Order: sequence, then structure tokens, then C-alpha cells
Amino acid sequence: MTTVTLAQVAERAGVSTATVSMVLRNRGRISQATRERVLRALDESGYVYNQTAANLRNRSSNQVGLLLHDITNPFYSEMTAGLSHEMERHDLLLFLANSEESGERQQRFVDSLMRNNACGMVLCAARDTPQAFFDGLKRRNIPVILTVRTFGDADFDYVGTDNFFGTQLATAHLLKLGHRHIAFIGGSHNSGTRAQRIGGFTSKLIEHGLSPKPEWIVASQASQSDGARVAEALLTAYPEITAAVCYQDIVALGVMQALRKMGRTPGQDFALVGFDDITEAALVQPALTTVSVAAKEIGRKAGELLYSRIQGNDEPPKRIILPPALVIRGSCGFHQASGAE
Amino acid sequence: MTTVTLAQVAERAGVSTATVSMVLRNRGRISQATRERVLRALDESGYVYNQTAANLRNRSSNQVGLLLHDITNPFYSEMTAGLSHEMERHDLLLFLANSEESGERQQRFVDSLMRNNACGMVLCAARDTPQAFFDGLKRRNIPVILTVRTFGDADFDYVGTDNFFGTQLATAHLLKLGHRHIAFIGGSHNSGTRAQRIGGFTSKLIEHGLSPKPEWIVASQASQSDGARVAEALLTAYPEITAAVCYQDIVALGVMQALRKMGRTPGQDFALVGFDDITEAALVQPALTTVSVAAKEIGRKAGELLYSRIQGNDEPPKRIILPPALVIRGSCGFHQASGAE
DNA sequence: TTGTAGGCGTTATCAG
DNA sequence: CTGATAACGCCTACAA
Repeated sequence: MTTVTLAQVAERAGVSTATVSMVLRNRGRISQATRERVLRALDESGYVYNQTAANLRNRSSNQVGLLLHDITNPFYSEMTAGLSHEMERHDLLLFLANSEESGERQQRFVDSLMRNNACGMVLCAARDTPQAFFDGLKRRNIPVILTVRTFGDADFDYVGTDNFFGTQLATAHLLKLGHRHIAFIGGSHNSGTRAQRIGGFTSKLIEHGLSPKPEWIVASQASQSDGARVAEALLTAYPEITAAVCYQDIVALGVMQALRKMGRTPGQDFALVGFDDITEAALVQPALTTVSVAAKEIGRKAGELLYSRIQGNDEPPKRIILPPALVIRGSCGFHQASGAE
Repeated sequence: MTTVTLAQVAERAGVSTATVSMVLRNRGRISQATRERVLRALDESGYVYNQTAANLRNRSSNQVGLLLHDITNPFYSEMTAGLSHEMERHDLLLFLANSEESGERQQRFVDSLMRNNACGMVLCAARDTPQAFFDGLKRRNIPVILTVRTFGDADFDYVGTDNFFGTQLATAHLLKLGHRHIAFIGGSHNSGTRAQRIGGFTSKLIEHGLSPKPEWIVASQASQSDGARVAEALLTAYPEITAAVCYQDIVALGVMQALRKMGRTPGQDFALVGFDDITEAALVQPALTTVSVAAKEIGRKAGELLYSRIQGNDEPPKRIILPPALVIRGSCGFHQASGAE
């Protein structure tokens, strides 16, 4: 399979390479006759366009990168699907990489994108990404969209969900059901997202005249088992707690386990709200009331914004915050909670 | 941010581009002195290697494609993670695309890969992919690894699991627990994978002197909701069924929903086995007994094989069939099933 | 409307 | 050990 070049096609059609190039990209004025001749030659020769050469010549490319920490997480695979779809609409190719929370892998990927002359990227940066990484990114002049995780750097476009409002919804729901002893469970101390969710939680408490207790706000790793561990300790120390807003659905599932182990029944004498609306949330018994964040839509919006940046849109950095919604299921009970004071 | 080229670095270091290129790639013999000079110049100038130019010159690339039909399916996202990891080990960049079962999208992606001079691809082809698509692939001289779905084309490398054996395991397990009224739920009619799984199911029944009932073998889309829909219809018509082998975990999760809705309890009066061992399988209550196919491992193996092909391995096409394993959890109960005849 | 020719940044060949 | 130079395949002034 020797590669067929423009020049060969041109020769076969009896025209110059310039003409073929123009036909290929519908540029310039070409007579109908020669156009057809060229098209025929193109077809007969089995020509395959060489993007690489074109990209080199144009100092451009049609490739964008997506960095996640874990594609295995249903939230991110949904988001990926949304982004992928959007990229395809614009004939952009999508590079995928998993940082697995490693700053080094993340840096390697970005470097690789730069070497490959990618024209943009969507990042959900690894947890403890240093500011230096972002500074490095700014120096390159390439469109970057941050997603999901905020790093307090206003120089980048950002697409994510309204964490603050999300936990406000969750908390308001519990308050409406009569709960007054509400805990916040999950998230890791150094997480900005967590700070926002805690903000929504506490602000809503205060709005209702309750003062948030720091000792009822506990961290946990993003796993069911750690959620269970943490919840058990908390509820042993403070049995008066009757409800919890969880940082993540996964954690909420762990809390459910702990409750059962302690002889309490989620949905009856304890109310639980999660965050993310992962698939499992609908499956457990009782099904988990949770805050839904439309992962696919985040991907789509990020793609849209990235594309506009690639097209040259140079408005100041945007923050697109998609509104979350409360999905009410069984885990808070459907009536006034019995355990409320 | 004007791009710094080799030539500029060369000038700064007072050497030729050839020398810089050699230093960059550790090729040829370069004196320690000039090497250091060049490295310093490289560093000071903020040079970024231009893969595109190198690729053009070398008629090669470091980019491979992965085509899936649905990255949202946890099985495929696991597989993607495995492949992605493997690709990164070899400094290959991974293009991702979702065909969404559309032959047209699939073709577009492959064409795009060819234009971009990708050096290989891993495909899980769309369902009704015509032979012509594969023929086209063969004409290009590019390594292709098919995964998961077989298309009976022996000219391609293939990595997948032993579907037949997998459902044999699942079915044997249910039989051992005493079940005699066992259904097969899920998969779409025209799926080759499904045919194999049904084969394992029915062969095991027959081995035990049971004759498979066609009306207890029902298809479903790859979603929880459709699994639930289909299961409800089936179990309403045939309440005597006490167990089911499901085509996929997702479908099994849907069946669980249906069971609960109908007042039956998975793990107590109904036994359920899934297939895939997706993450959620371990999380639902009761946890799902399932056939584990090590999706991540399939991705990894596909990556390994692809890499060896890219390196020039031209042995005849291989079929790598990974053995599935039964993962016993709670969804079949731990004792003789009460509902068995 | 079409052709000519130089250059995108790197690499490999071949002298020196 | 190092330098000059011609490709790689395409695009685009500039000419014709």
C-alpha cells in the first residue's frame, strides 16, 4: 500500500497539485470540467488525505485532548460520551487519558498533547494539582476548559455543576421533612468541590436558624467502605443525628450499610441524600434521594465552549454552571420523619 | 508564543539541526560537550518537540484509535481504562470514538484515523457492520484488533472472552442450587455474542436433562429500564420461573428492579446471575452474582497485542480468549433456593 | 481559471 | 563526531 499523494493524483488528472488541493477543499474557483476530472482521479487512485502534512503546513490540527482521573467512574464516562459526541460534530478527534490522580501522568499527557500540536483540551485535573501546572498551561496558547473540579483559577473556562446550590436543595429537602439534626458526610479535606457543597449545606441550616456543628461534618474517602466506617463512628458518638447530606452517592451507600449494621433503617428512622445520581442510586433499597448533575450535558457544554475557543472566540473566561436537580426517591422517607425533634 | 524550532535551538547552541535532532533522540554519537550545550539551549529556549513534523517525515505516528459503541456501558469504560493504561506505557496517544451502533459514524471514525495516519486501532464494531467494512480495513495496511464482538472474520486479531463457557458456569451454578425453571434474559436478537451465551446456557440445561424453553429466552436492550420491562412481562407470564441467567449485568440490575416491583426478593425467592462483573454488581443489595470477564484485562491484552503488531509482529492473526470466572455474591441466595421444585 | 515554487519542522543520508 | 541538504505531503502567494 504505497501512499498516493496529491501530486500523483494531479498527474493522473493532468492538472497541478494546487488545483487538486483546491478541489479537495472547495476553495478557489475551479471550472466544472476540471473539478470532475480531478474528482475522478481522486476516486480512481484511492487517495487518502494526509492530515499530518496539512497540519504541519497549517500549523494547526483537529485533535483535542480529554484528561480524566477515572473513566471508570460512571459520572465521567457519561461526560466523555457527551464530549465525544460534540467533538465528532465538528470533525475533531478526541485523545483520551486517565491521570489516575497522578500529577505526573497528567503532566505527561499534556506535554504529549503539546508535542502533537493538539488544538485544545478539556481537563478534570488530578486532585492535588499544583498551581504551577496551570501556570504552565497558560503560557502555551491553547484553549483549555476545566470541568467538574474547580481550582479557583479564574483564568480558565470552566464547566461544572452548582455544588453550592445542589447541597442547598438537599438540605432544604431534609429540613422540610422536619429534620433538625443533620450531618454532612464525605469528601476529602482538600477538595474545593467539597468546600462548596459544605457551603450550601451550612448556609441552608443557617437560613433556618440552625447553627452548623463542625463535629457533624466529617470527611471520607470516595468509597462505600470508608463511608460506612466514618458514618458508624459519627452516629455512635452522636446518636441524635437523624439525617445526613452525603458528599457523594458512593458514600451514601456506605452510610446505608452502617445504618443497617447499627439497627437503624434508612428511609424510616434516618434520612439520607446523596450527590451525583449514579446508576446505583436508583437500585438500592430504599432508592437513594440524590442531587443529579447531568454529566453528559457537562461534556456537551464543555465541547461546545472548547470548539468556540478553537474558532477564535476570545471573550474573557467563562464559567458555565449547570443547575443540579434533586431526585427524590425513598431514602428520606415520604412523610414527616419520625425521628425529627 | 511563537513556536521554537530545532533550527533556532541549533543556532543558539551553535550547532546544526542534525546535531540537535540527534541529541533529542539519543541517536548517533555526540560528544559530551556539545550534548550539554545543546541540552542547555533546548532548555533555555522552551523548545517543544513537533511530533507532527516528525511523523510526516517518518511516515509514522504514535496515535491509535479505539472505537466503541457505548463508552457509558461500564464494561467498555473498564476496558477503555485497561487499554488506555497500556497505550500510555508505550507512549501512544489514544483516540476515542463512540459509534452508537451507527455504521456511518464508525466508518467516519476509521476514515479519520486513516487521514490522521494512525498506526493502529482497536475496534468493537457496530452491530450490523457489513463485511465490506472489514474488507476495506484489510486493504489499508494497518494493525486492527477486534474486541469483544466476533464477526467470524479470521483475518483479524481478536481479544474477547469465552461467552459460551461463561454462561455454562452461570447456569451450572443455578442448577446446583436446585433451580429448574431458569430463564435467559437480555441481548439483542442479531448479536453473535448473545448466540454464544445462549449456547452455553442451553447446553448446560441439556446436560442436566432439562429442555430449554424458547419462550423463556427473551431479548432486551442494554439498559436497566428495558431489562426491567422485559423481565416483568416474562415473569408475569411465567411466574414459575425461579431463576435467570442475564445477558449482562445491566440487564440483571433491571431484572432486580422488576422483581421488587412484583413483590419478589432477589436472593431469596429468585436467583439471578449477571454477566460482565461491572462495578455496580458488587454494590447493589443483594450484590450480584455474575460472570467476570475482566474487562480491564481485555483492554490491556488488546493493547499489548496491538503494540506488538505496530512493532512489526506479523504472525498470523491471533484469537485471545480470556477465561471468565463466576463471582458468587448474594443474588442467588446462599442456600438451596426455596422456590425450586 | 490554473500552474509554479517555496516552506511548514523534522529526519536521514552523506560528506567532511 | 558534526554539518549541509534533500525529502515527507500539503498549502498558498504569486504568476501566468
